[in-house]
Parts: sequence; structure tokens; C-alpha cells
Amino acid sequence: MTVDTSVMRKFNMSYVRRVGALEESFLGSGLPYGTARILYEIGLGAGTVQDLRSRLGGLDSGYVSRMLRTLESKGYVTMHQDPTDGRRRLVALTEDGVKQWDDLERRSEERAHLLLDPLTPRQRDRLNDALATADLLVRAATITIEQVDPRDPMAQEAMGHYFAEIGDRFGFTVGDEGFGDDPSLRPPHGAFFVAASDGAPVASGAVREFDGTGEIKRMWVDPAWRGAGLGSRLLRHLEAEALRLGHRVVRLDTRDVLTEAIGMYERAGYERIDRYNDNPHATHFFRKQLG
Amino acid sequence: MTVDTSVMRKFNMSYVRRVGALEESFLGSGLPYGTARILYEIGLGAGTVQDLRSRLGGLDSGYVSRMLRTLESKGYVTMHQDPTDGRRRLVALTEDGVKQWDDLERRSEERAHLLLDPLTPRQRDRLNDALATADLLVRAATITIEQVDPRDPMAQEAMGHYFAEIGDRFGFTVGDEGFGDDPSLRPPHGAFFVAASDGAPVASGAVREFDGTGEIKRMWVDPAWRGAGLGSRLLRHLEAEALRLGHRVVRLDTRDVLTEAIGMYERAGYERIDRYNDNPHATHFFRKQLG
DNA sequence: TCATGTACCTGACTTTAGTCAGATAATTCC
DNA sequence: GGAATTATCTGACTAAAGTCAGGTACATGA
Repeated sequence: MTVDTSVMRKFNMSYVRRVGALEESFLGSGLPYGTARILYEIGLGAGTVQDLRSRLGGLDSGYVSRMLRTLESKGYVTMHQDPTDGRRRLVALTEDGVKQWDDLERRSEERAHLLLDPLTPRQRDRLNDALATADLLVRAATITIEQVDPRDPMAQEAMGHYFAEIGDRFGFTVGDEGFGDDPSLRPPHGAFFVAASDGAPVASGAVREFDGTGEIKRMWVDPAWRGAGLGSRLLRHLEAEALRLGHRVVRLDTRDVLTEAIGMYERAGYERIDRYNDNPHATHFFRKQLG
Repeated sequence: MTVDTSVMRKFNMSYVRRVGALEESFLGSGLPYGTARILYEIGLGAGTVQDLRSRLGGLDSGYVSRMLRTLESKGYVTMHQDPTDGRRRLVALTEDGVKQWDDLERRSEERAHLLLDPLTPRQRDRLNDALATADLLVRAATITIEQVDPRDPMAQEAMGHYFAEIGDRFGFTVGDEGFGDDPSLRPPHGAFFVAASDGAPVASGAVREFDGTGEIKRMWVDPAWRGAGLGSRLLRHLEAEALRLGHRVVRLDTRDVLTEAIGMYERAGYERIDRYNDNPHATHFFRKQLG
């Protein structure tokens, strides 16, 4: 497979040269780049030091600590012990810190204006569309699918969306049953996967054993992400896991209203079968031979 | 006028976080970022130290000199005196330097692949389209229109394109007449403008005095740039200059085959008039009241 | 031909960015 | 309740990035 990277590389070159100095917008604020980024992330809503570090891509803990000390001494942030876990420290902007943050915002805004203002309204719309598309696809490409414990906060959040959506779309709400913790979705006979972008779950799915064969459960894709090929990617992942767990066949159930999902299953090689369980909300049943 | 910058800013955030590390591709090469960038630019065709500094955005001369010394001691570049100006030094890659450069290329290529490979072919096409559109518009927005002497290399290059195109499209070639140097396009009664992107001319145009009123000449827009609003922008610029030169009226001639140009003149408020000169190739004549 | 300017270089310096090895206090797990 | 783990901090360090003040050789224009 040959993939042409020239368009992307050309774009990177020229865009980074012109704008990539998003970084530069942090300069001139009197704060070094790293420190300004930290201040900015705090203003964006980082609560704990941990949170901050993960948002910034795993910076050294000592390094971050030192920068926080700098910001504290300048009077931009205050730090307090987290009441729910005494090891953690909560970070917050002071009034002066908020001012600094606004200043960074303003600079960033100015920078964007410098580029957008010379364009006609039609060109601006085209540029917005192009950037939004590129953003979505680049995000989609950098999504990672990871196995997590179904009790993990990420998994819980994903299932929360999943059930909320079902409740929303079908006029019923789900109680604790099936949400909190379902051991069948955990090893050794099950597995739960979450696809995350920027630390937020955007899709989830699980495999478990049911009646001697593999079964796919909890398939959910964030509405904003549908049509980006994420569902199929996750499905392939789940099938591979089912195979690893020793199944040659997987089954799943779904509902007639979920037409996109049904189309996806069919494209992925699933065939309609008769009802195999007593799920009252399911209307369609599928199976696929693996390997 | 309120302009929504949020899409662009969101894009910058996420793109720079993921890819903006075009920079990172320079790392792992054994060279620090700055030094690697210098090596890369030399390979791209920088000839003199001066050239290099301007391409890199005006770095400190001492800083660049020191990095060149490093590259020289590693055997990646050689430096010689410029025979045409003994103050200048010419920089070139050695064989080892070319190897290093290829290595940087490979890394940059790998980085792009990392992003493109997870996408489906259709998604890749969409991303390519989006990035190409964004690239064009961003370039268009950062174009600067500058007044130059018509004898300046930039102006000559632009006029070369202009006449080549006319020769190409109308089956005749133009001799020296009008190309080399036309004093009427220079101050005090004329002005020549070039719009440049990345140092290459993409549009040109001139104002001069003819028969007591202003006249617009040498209007040319690079074919790749048509439809990006560049022509109108340049036209407004030329009109402002005509006004500054004391004219209340500008005229121009054009040819019936140039339908885009004619449309642009009409949208800009030009009205058809009778022939006012004896240009054998002109078929349409326009005039506009300024101020 | 001489003053002025240009292109590049050297040395001395500062600030940023980042790493690594412990230390400390709170929490979690048997 | 004690051991292991976790979240954060401190200190000591290095390399990279960048600035500034001269200095030298060459070029240019009156």
C-alpha cells in the first residue's frame, strides 16, 4: 500500500511556518512557553496536578511542580490539598491568574484574526469547513483503542453515554442492572474496550461469553464521531479479542432503529439469524464466523 | 465585522498537539532541533548564510554561525567564500550531510504515515482535500502586496509569466518591447506591485499615467491562485495607488477571452467604454471613477 | 581613497526545558 | 496494622536556545 504523504507534509510546512507559532502567541506574555501552557490549562479547567500533567502529555512531575511554584510566587495560582485524597493538590487561578489567562486568550484570538481577516466571508467558510474536516479526521486517526476494566471511570463514562442514549431514544431508563459492574465483561472470559480521544471516551464495546459462543455487547460510538469509520475499527478489534478468547463465532443483538449500526454489521460480514436471547429491546440478531 | 475564530483555534490546538511535532521528527536524529532545521533548509536549497537566516525567520547571526560551525565539525556541511561577494559564505551539504538530510526526510515521512495509515482510502482523500484547501486559503491570507521597481527580479519574473501567458494564449510572442524596462511604470508617475507567497510572485499589476488619466497595466494572477480573491485585492490596491498619484479616473483594456478578468472588473464597478488606445490585442475597454 | 555599511564570526552570558534520584505524606491492599 | 503504592515535591544536574557586545574582512559610494 502506497500512501501519498506529500499534501500533508506540504501543509505542515507552510501551516506551521505561519500559524504553528500558536506557540508564539504564548510568548510576549512575560511567561516562558511551558509555564504559560500550564497556566492556560489550569484556566481551561484542570483541577489536580495529575490532571494537568496528563493534559500536557505527561511532563516530568518535578518539572511541573517547579513551574507551579513559579506561578504561585507570581500570584497567578493557589494550591490546596484535595479533601477527597490528601496526596493530591488542587490548583486554581487567582484573580490575577484569570487576568493573565484572558490575556493569553486575547493573543491567541488576535493571531487567528490576523489570518482570517484578509479572507472574504466565503473563503472563511471554506477554510472553516476544511479545518473542521481535517480536525475530525486527524483526531480519528490518532484514536487509540484500549482494554480497560469495566469498573474503570472511562468505561463507566462510556456505558453512561450508552445507556443514556438508549434511555433517550427508546423512552426508558436503565437502573443499576447491567451498568455498575458486569463480571462477564471482565477477564478471563470477557473484555471491555474504550476508544479515547484527548482523554475522553468516544466509543466503547465489549466481548463476553454467552451460551458457549462469543457475544459483542455495549457497542457505542459518540454521535459526533459516527461516519468516521470508528465503529468498524472497534468491531474488528472486538472480533480479534473474541478469537483470542477461543471463540470461532460471535453473535450480537441490535434494534431496528439503529440503521447505521445494522448497515455496519452487514458490511462487516455479519448475517441475520433468529432470536438467540430474550432481550426485550432487541429486534435484529446477527452472527459472524471468525478466522 | 465579527469573525468566528473558534474552528481555527480548535484546529490549531489539536493539530499542533498531534502533528505540530513535525518538530519531534527532527529529534532522534542525534541533532538538536535548531541544528537539524538548519541542515534541512540547506538541503532544501539555501545557498548563503543570509539566505538561511531569512528562511528560518531571522535568527541571531551569532547563533546560526555557531550551529553551522557544529555542522561543519560533524562533517555535514562545507563552507566557501562567495566569489561574487567576498563577505558572503556559501553553504553546501557534504555526502554525509545529504545522508543526514535523507534521514530527516524519512522521519518526516514516517510521521505523516503514522497519521495517514489508520485512515481508510476515502478518509485519506477527504483529509488531503481538506488540507490542500486549507493550505491554499492560508497562503492566500498571508500574501503581501508590495511595491517594487519594475526592474526588480520579482517584477521581471511576474512580467515574464504575464507575457508568456499572453503569448501562450494568443499565439504570438512578445519581443523586448515593453518587457525589460518601461519607465512609465516607475515613480514618480507610475508604480509596479507584486503579490508574493513564500518569496515567489503570484500576482502583479501596475498603474501609470496615460493621456492624462490613470491606467492599470500588467494585471496578472498565477493560474493556481485564480478564484481566491487575489485579483480583486490587487485591483483595490492599484486603485488606491492611482488615487494617491492624483488620478480621479482609471482606465484599462483587456481581451474578450479573459472572461474571469472581465467579470472581476465589472464586479469592481468598472464600466465599458469605447476604445481609448490603439492596442491591437485589446477588445474591451473599461473605466472607473475613483474616490 | 576613505568613511560607512554589510556579512559573518567569536566569546561571554542568560534563560528555558527537561531529566533523574531521592524524600515525604497520604492512601490502599492484604 | 504494616507493606506497598501513589501523588507530589526538592535538589542537583545537563543540554539547548537565544542574546549581546564587540571584531574582522570585504564592498560601496561619494
